[in-house]
Amino acid sequence: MATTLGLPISEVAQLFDVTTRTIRYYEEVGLLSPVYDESGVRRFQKRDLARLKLILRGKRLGFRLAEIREMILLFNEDRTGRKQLERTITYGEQKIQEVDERIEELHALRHDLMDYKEKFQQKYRALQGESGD
Amino acid sequence: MATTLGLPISEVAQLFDVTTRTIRYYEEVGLLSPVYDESGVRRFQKRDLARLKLILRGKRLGFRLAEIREMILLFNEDRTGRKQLERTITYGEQKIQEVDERIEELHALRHDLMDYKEKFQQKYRALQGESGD
DNA sequence: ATTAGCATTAACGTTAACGTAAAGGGGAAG
DNA sequence: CTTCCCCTTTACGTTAACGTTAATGCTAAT
Repeated sequence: MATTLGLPISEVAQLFDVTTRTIRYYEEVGLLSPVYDESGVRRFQKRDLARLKLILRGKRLGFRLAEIREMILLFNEDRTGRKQLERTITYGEQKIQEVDERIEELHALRHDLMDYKEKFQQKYRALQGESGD
Repeated sequence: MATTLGLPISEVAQLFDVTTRTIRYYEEVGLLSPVYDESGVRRFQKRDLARLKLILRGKRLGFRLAEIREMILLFNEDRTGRKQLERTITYGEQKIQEVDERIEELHALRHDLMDYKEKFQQKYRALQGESGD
């Protein structure tokens, strides 16, 4: 059984609905590191795809690439030594907490929007009562 | 009782921990519209401050100014006519749903991070068992 | 052999969201 | 009057995240 070489860039682009330029850029800044076949063509394997998925999720959430890289590299580097490991985990927990705070802020924003909407609906009901009666 | 003129830009900047340039820029792109006193100085009143607060919340959440403007203008324009009002409310509900989706994606990201962390902790425990025993 | 299609790198262009002078007005203090 | 400080507008500079040629290469089909 031949181990699959991985998808070429165009198929990955189609799969995730991004341009090839975007994918190359992510590699350029060290977010992706696909293997190259003997004729110099990028081959994306499962772990590359999983990582890209995470990157795009982060992007949709408005994280900058630098922040996303932090998250990815965090648990991926070959850190050695107990202190390093402990620090990594602590830092990771902090990142997770930041995500939690972000979730709370989103709830606050949701609340604001609901408020605006309610007030707006009152104006609407006023109009309804005025001539719809 | 003299109605307060509103805060000058420097105090607003201090209050929200942003630069005056940022505030002026928000005005430049139509997100803020403070009044000007007789000597041409911007005066920010309560509604301006509330709006700025919402803008900055949106920014922290990674929304672009264009998206934030959409949200703000949504329920603030003087729309008239039932159809317009209905459309505004429908659109607002859609925005709220987008926020909900975003919350879900954040939960997914949180899950991913937790996964990475768990796997990392296993490596850590392996090291502990190796020499800490 | 040439065309077609997808790949590569290199490099310049673009937009958003400000940063950073530069040049000047208004008023309070010395 | 001059200095100081905060305000103003105008305008050029900067960074991130790509978009967009341009020039070239490999491989399969005509």
